[in-house]
Amino acid sequence: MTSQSVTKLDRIPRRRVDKFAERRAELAEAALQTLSELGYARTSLREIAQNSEFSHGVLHYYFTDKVDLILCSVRQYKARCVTRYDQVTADSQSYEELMSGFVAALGQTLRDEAHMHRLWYDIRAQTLFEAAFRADVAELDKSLENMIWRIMCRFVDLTGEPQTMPPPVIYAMIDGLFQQGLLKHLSGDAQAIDQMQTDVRLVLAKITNDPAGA
Amino acid sequence: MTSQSVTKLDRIPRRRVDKFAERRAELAEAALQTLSELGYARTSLREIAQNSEFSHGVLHYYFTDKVDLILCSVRQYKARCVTRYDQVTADSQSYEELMSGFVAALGQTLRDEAHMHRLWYDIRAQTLFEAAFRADVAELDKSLENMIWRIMCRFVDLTGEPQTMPPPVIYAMIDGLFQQGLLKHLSGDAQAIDQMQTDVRLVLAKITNDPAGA
DNA sequence: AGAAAATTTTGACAAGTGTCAAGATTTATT
DNA sequence: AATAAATCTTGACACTTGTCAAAATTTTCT
Repeated sequence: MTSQSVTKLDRIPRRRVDKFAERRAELAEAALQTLSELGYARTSLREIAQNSEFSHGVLHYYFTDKVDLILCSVRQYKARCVTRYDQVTADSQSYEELMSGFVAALGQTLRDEAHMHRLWYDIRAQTLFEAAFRADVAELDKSLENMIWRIMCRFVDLTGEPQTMPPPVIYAMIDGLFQQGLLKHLSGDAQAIDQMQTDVRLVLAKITNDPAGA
Repeated sequence: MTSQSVTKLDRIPRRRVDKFAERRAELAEAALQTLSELGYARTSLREIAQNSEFSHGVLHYYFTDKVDLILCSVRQYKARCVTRYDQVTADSQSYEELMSGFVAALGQTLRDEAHMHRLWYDIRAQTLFEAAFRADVAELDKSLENMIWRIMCRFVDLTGEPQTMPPPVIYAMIDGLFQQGLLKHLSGDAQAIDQMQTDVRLVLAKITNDPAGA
């Protein structure tokens, strides 16, 4: 936002911008918290403000409107999400290690971040109606697809077997399995996580031409 | 509501019940129309009433509350959905015929019923927050799973190859692909339908050990 | 320290929400 | 045709919503 020239007066406005951006992030965080708890349909600006340390009016000082705030939240959510499995990808030195690591991480996500992920599916469903969210949601979806693809590429590295399916297909399948798992998990199904892990393992084995499987 | 005894006066109350149920169905239809147009978050009872030929007050004569109305709508939607591909299953006499028929039907659904299906995904996302919808949504999801499973069984009939994956996994994958296709389609991607059809074909070929593929 | 700017709170607004009850209207029954 | 029952409309209620502007407060700069 601020220009890179003007050395003399630059430091002051930059502090301003930083602080402004920081508060925006802080409020976006409160919005994420609220949205993940109540869902899009029941989340109001006043409720978001109550999950922050400010009053409701401040939201219009930092955001032009509700859509602006939610988009900011989604982008913030994204930043945390899209590198979630990269450590596993980097660390694994064998097919089984990668498979176990990924499936374990998926299960941990389902267990620990169920509320955040239900928000993601909610927002994505809103996108089917509200065009304002489309660009950001599409970008996030693409980033998640890339994240899954990086894992598949690592499988290729480790097995020597070529890819059998394009990135969007693999992502859609994994995502579908995760979504079903999330629904069952939140509905109180104690086996939902285990089941999801077994399912993903089965599908990936099929896709990667698992040396051990069949 | 009405007792099953009392043969003499039974016919009259039964007419009542029928008429009552008919109007419920009529209003549920208006609700479906509204929900598929606006989404859950922006659908109000007054808006639903305006999509019917009645005033808003009548909704509380036929439904105890908003949740009751929406559940009734979802059940009505289900009845139409769960047999959608059975004709293809019954008619097809070869692997390729079944594959083409199913994929064509999927594409037609995406083209013609995009609005109804976005409502389905919206409601399912609400279920992640609102426990009241869970039982009905789970039942509908199960019915859709069964519908896909019937197709897979027909593949087994035609190829002699055994099933390679359990019903929930196959359903989750197809559903994931359909969902991505719907999002792209509604975002204006003209190739979304073709792409989705290609993708489903690829996955099914892999799953069914397609004699022609590989 | 005092002036200026940035930030936050408060309170209000118009519009919309689900719900309900009283009354008007239609339909059925005797 | 008159009475009773069912159905529908109207209008209201208490409450919530996003938005905004004026005032109070805090921070920053000279």
